[in-house]
Amino acid sequence: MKTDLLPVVENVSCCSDLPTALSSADAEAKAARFKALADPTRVQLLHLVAGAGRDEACVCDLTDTVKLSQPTVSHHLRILVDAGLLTRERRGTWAWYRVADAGQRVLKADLGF
Amino acid sequence: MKTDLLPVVENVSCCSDLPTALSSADAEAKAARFKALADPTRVQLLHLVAGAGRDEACVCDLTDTVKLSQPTVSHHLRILVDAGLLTRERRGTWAWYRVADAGQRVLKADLGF
DNA sequence: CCGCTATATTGATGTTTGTCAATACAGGAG
DNA sequence: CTCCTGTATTGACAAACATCAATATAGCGG
Repeated sequence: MKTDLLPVVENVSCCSDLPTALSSADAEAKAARFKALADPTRVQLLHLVAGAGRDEACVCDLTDTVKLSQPTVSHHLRILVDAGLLTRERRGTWAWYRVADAGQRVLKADLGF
Repeated sequence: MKTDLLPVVENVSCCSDLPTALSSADAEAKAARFKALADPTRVQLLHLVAGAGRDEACVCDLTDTVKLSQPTVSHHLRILVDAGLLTRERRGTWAWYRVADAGQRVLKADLGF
């Protein structure tokens, strides 16, 4: 019989004991929030809408300020709305954007703002 | 002489008055922070290190848990360290990762965590 | 109805990014 | 010194992304 003074304990890993991992759906949802702000233009847009006069801004002024084409700005705004950081409201010909609750939380979170 | 009952006010834009824009360097710096967490794997890694036993984790265990190749995990950890969210310490053969101050702030910021 | 203007969508293109295989580097054991 | 193991870097490739030009849609004024 073999000696078992040093029984093998199935110690596959080296050392650290880790918590249960996030579900991949969970991790993806959280990453999606960050991804929405992982672009300088979108950071700029959130900043601009947050500081706008009546707490809202329309696309034309944002386009002028960020100096990108109108389709590009529209594209970024859509991403911010889809992420729940902005809301869109159509009044007449113009589309007005406001900071949503999740956006306010970002602005207060001391993560660069 | 022309009547100027409705003087033209150089109203180039339509309506909203916006704050001064962020400098592009500023916007890029802020976006870089978010970009570091704009990936499910990196969200997972921050979660795992934050909940690790002695507040630290080594690469081998993280690699086992996230089920990606070791170079890929190393790559993601580097991004998190470069963003100031994790710190790295080499002790012997192993590399130990801990959550840095900026990482703690993210975890408390209610932005998905 | 027809224009006109503001916004959104589509298609194409160059750049960035996540991933792995292969390789290099670092540190402990013999 | 030489091996062996854990970690980091390099190179390559496919997928995702930011951007714009062109086009489509929406809503107002005539």
